[in-house]
Amino acid sequence: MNTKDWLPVPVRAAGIERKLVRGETLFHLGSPTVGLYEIMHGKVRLARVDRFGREAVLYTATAGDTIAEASLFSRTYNCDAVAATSTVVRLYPKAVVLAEFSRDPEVARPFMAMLAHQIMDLRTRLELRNIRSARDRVRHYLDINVGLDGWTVELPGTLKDLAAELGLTHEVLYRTLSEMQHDGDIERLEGKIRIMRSL
Amino acid sequence: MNTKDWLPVPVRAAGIERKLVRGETLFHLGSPTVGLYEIMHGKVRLARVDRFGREAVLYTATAGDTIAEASLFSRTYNCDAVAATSTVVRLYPKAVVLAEFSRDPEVARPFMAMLAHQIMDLRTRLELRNIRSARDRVRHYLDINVGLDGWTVELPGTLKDLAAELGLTHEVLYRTLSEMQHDGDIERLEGKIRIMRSL
DNA sequence: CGGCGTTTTGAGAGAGCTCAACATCGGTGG
DNA sequence: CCACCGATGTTGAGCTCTCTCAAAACGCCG
Repeated sequence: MNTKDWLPVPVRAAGIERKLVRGETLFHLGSPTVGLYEIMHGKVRLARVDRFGREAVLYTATAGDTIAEASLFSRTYNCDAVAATSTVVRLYPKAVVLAEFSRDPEVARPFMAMLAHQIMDLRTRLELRNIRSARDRVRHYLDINVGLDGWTVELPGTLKDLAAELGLTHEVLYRTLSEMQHDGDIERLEGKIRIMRSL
Repeated sequence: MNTKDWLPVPVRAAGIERKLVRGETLFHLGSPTVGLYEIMHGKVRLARVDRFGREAVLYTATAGDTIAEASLFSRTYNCDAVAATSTVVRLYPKAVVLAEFSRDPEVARPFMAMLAHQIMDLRTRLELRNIRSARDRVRHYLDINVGLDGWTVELPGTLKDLAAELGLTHEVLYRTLSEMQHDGDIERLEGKIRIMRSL
């Protein structure tokens, strides 16, 4: 998922960094596409403004995300992008990227692979959200993310972050983990969870 | 999103149809990748089986979906695919697809565009699920899907389907729509909803 | 030491879920 | 033509679970 996995060196070199203050607009719906962006730091809200001026958020991109991949194939952006906090982005001009794809079809592959993996990942997350029960969500998450040993799950960030990822409030997640530990389903370690039995 | 938008004729012609009965396996985790599939009819569950034999569903693909796009770039499949009902799929062999991409870089573009659009769509759906309130979810959905006139929303299928899409039970959706109509927020027509005011 | 964010536990309320009954519509077969 | 059936649509009542608000312990860093 890291940019260097799919970005060829010439494109990477052509990246243009830009700083945004909170509330600053990166691009507007309807404005001509310049290229795709990678979020280096901060948060960018992708949203569409309805006829009453309220904005409907489509996605909130955070560090590491790329946004506007589809801009490569479209004349205009189809939503607004606004910095939610002070943010640094990196622009990869579409002309450069597309030229590189044409020059050497092989460089398009890692890009396609990256897109395909994102799709898998997003579908999986969406499936998770179909699960109502907090406990079952946690179970599902653990099942999907067990390490190679089949018993331990590395926690990427804080439990609060995990709660957001799971679509739960952090309080509920804490409680659920406590209960599961109490029931002997899991064991909690430093930044890890060990699955103890069939859940 | 339709296959003919991104599939070049030679690849399309190379598609191989296959019928699956309920419970039949399309591919297994770890088995060598043959290519990607398009669901013509029916349902296919993508799942991973944990060490206790329970399956954790990653995604349920229905007619029109493509699955295993990432197989193009991977030696083995990374989940199981099992027909959830009697199903017809169409296999596009990876060798054919990749050869076509190499032969003419331009044919890869529609494919990339399709992937990028799917990502946008999935991110948007995921964002919707972050909204707790049923009413706000419906509002968001309507905002995102207003037609060009800015006031009417075409409903793709049944209300039951919509409920699933929104991650609500159908009962709650019915009730919410009733209330919104009662409050004069929306008007319900044949297969359409008209937004009456700022919601 | 003093603040800030995370983690934790408590209590209460509300929203959506579940179960249940019934209406409606389209298709099927006697 | 009508009876039957299944799926969709609709409404009711109760209950569970999660959210919300609150408070406090904890660890980390300046």
